[in-house]
Amino acid sequence: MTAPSFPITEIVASRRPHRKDAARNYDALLAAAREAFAEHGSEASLEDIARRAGVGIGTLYRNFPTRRHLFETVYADDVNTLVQVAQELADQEPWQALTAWLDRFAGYMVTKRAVREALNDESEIFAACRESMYAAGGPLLERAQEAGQARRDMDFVDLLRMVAGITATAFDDDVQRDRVLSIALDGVRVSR
Amino acid sequence: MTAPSFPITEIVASRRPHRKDAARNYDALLAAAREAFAEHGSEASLEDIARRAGVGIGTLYRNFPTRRHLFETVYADDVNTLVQVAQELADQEPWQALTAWLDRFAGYMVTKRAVREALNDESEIFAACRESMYAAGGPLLERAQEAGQARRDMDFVDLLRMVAGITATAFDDDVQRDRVLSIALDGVRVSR
DNA sequence: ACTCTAGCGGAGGCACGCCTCCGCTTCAAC
DNA sequence: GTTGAAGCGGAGGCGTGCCTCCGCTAGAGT
Repeated sequence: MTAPSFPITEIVASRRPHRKDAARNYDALLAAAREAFAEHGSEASLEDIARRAGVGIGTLYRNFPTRRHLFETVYADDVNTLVQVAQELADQEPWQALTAWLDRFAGYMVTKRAVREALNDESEIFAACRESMYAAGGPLLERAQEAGQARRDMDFVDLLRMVAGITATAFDDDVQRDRVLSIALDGVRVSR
Repeated sequence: MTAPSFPITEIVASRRPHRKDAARNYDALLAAAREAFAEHGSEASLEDIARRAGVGIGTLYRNFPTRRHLFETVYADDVNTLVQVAQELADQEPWQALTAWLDRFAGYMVTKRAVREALNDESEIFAACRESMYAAGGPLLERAQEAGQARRDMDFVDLLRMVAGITATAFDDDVQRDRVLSIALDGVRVSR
């Protein structure tokens, strides 16, 4: 595990083209891709994404030479948001900060379907994203552990997998999903 | 919610053809389908399934007119096993019986990828399978609740969704998966 | 305003999956 | 052993997705 060789923060910005029309298309593609990946997982049809973006398939391929480039970019963008959120929670009460972040994690990821795939992908960028996310969220768990609020026999990766798994499942409604999630988190909490 | 109009137990048997070669092909198709669904989810290629079974694509379609027929049959077969397991656990200590069954549930389902899809599918057969499973497993939770070992503010469906979600996620190894699962189940347990 | 080049779109070739159809094969009943 | 029908398999037509290539368009710099 080495530190990422480039800041996640800049992936989206650095690839965005300069010309006005090109930049507009780039944004439309990212938005369309986020939507399509959310619906169909990372195997969503690229032609469909181009269609949704109102752009020719050629334009998609010029901006993102492979499916992976596109997926990585969307994903990195979301991870970046999560990292910021973690920083903003630094001054809250430990257990509440942790659960608040996990809530964002549950909702914010590219797509429920794709989270699981990305969490285990080996590519450099995905690895870098995981590093950033662990670096940002890990301390939230450690803080809760030091405060005696979270059990010590699990690590942050365990926790993310648990939350990702539960949120990836279909529920009757949000109420049921939240109930199940909070029950599972009760298992993480040190019994009072 | 009405009772299923036919016994789950007989779906596989009733569809199995009589002629010797035909029955052999039928079995090979089921085995190949179970394997393929496990790898690729319920969208696995039917031509690939026929290939794995060493059978022409026409034979697949004769036995299973639609993808759904095939998927339902494999699924019903597994549910059937789970129902039997639940009955065998009836004489064990409540909490242990429940977790033992959930363990089987986690491992036995057609495929981790497909469980989630099937758990929310609306077709008659899937609904019947769910009914059977709830009827078989539900009492295990109720027994644990009455013994004061499981919390009362959740139902069996919540529990299955939780376990299905967690087991559907990729983990580094079985040890990690079991650890996470048991942490989540600690949330279900009434604190001693 | 002019230019020139970055950027555009989509036609088209390839691969693959779906499903039907029908001439051939093999079982099993007699 | 004969025979009829149940069962077989895969060719082929259709649709869809992948990706490349190239003639056209429109933004940016002068």
